[in-house]
Amino acid sequence: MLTSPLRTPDAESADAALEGGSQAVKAQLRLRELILAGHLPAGTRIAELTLVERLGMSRTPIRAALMRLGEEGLLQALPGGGYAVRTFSEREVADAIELRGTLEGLAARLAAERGVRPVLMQEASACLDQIDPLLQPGGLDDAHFSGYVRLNARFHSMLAEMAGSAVIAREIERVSGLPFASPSGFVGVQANSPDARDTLVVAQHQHRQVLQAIAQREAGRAEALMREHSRIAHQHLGLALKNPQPSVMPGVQLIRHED
Amino acid sequence: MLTSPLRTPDAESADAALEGGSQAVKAQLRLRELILAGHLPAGTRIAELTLVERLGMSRTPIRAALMRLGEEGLLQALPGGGYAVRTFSEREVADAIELRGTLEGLAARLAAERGVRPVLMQEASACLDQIDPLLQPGGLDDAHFSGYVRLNARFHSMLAEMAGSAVIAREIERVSGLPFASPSGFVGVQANSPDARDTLVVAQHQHRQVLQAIAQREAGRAEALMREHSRIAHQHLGLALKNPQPSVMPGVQLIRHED
DNA sequence: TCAAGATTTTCTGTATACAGCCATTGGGTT
DNA sequence: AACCCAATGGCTGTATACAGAAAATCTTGA
Repeated sequence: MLTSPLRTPDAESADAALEGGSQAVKAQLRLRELILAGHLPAGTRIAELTLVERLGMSRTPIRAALMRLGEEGLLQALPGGGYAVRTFSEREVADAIELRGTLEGLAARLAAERGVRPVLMQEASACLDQIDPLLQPGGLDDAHFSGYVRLNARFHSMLAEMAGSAVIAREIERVSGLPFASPSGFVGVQANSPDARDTLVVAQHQHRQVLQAIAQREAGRAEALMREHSRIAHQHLGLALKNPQPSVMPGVQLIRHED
Repeated sequence: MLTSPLRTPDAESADAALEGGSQAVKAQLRLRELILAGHLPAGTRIAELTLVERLGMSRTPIRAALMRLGEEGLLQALPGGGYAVRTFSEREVADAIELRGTLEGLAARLAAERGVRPVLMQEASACLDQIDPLLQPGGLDDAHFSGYVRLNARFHSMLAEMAGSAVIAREIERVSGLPFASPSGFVGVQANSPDARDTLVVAQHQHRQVLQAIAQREAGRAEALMREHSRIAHQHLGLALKNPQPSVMPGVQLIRHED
């Protein structure tokens, strides 16, 4: 690899944290960070050469990353060529959540109809068991929260797997890529709310019910439960819009309020 | 643009047919054709240089096309780098159809809940009216069939639009990109079947009922109807697997029978 | 004859040069 | 002063050179 002499010092250090992947993968990860952190202007074209400076690599991997993020939906392909950071109307965000709920509902239904390997069910159940202690009354600090976010993401990921369909798992993964559509995306917005724990308790109850419905092969119920479960994200969305905190919710600034 | 001296004659002429887009777009379209026609070996890595020869352009637009088709799901990214034509198990194909049905059901439900601009409803209705004469008893030749395919695709596309959500329309478009998941993908497989007309009559009835449900704001019914509608594709899938005709169904050879 | 290692070849990932296009700006005209 | 045209700058799309890695082939030993 030819190391460009144009690399900025901070680009060097940031690379170190992301060691391992190819340049293109690094570019994709760092670009996503930049977008979600709001470090790139929304709406206007982002020049590839500015990214060359910022990321310290040539245009080739950067263009690849731009294309990928364009496909992913975080970037918008401009008519004249190039890409711009995409913004979302409140309605679009709500639609993305609805979309995820529907897809997860489909996954739950198929899992129930087809049956799930016992190991997978046990793993999922164990995952939920790990969440329980985090919800003990009184102990809801930051560490518990990030733990919840991690386990929650894991559970949802396993649920996608339970349908036994690469096509569907892939699609759920895709939709969850949009930060606000992610199952854990909005969890942080009510971290300091007095009702924070209660919401998570309800969510955890729904998790358990879904697992039960799948185990008992109650397909319709499993689907309905996952759809209902996604409505918690809708509630969170409402809270996030009233009181936007980019620190706790990456990507909020991508939501348009006008409309 | 620099015209490479390596261009093969047939690449020249084929380009002429696809005049208009950029090289990358041309590459994407022609590559998709090659894949669906089965002109590329499935499973093994496709070397970029062979595509350079075949398509008569440099590696850059070809790599872009490969990435796009990889995101789309027609190609599979290999661990060691590069891409291979992806094959699908029968189950995956069924899942893709189920997925489309679910998404179209979501679109129909949202359309019913939110209401649709009258112009759009009228357009959709007019589209269905255009299908009717094609289904007259006796007159089901090839021209009628391709007309049906076109109008059917148009109707489904308008339905995606009716939800009023770019996010959802985009996703439906995406899933329909897989040839067997497309609303019109399997229509041809029973063209010569004696029941051909009857199936289309049923489909047309469902089209009308969905539109009516949306107009009357019956969201649940609209959703259920679209899901049911997608089951016709499942029937077609069964037929196609019993009697594979690549000529009438592009991409059948991508379906694995083993499993 | 088969297997394991070394060598060569081929391929992908990356960097960079080039050309056309779009936008913006400056000057000229009405 | 306002508007239109032209020139210029920057930017994207494309082609190509290069290096590292993986695969294929050849060679050598048991």
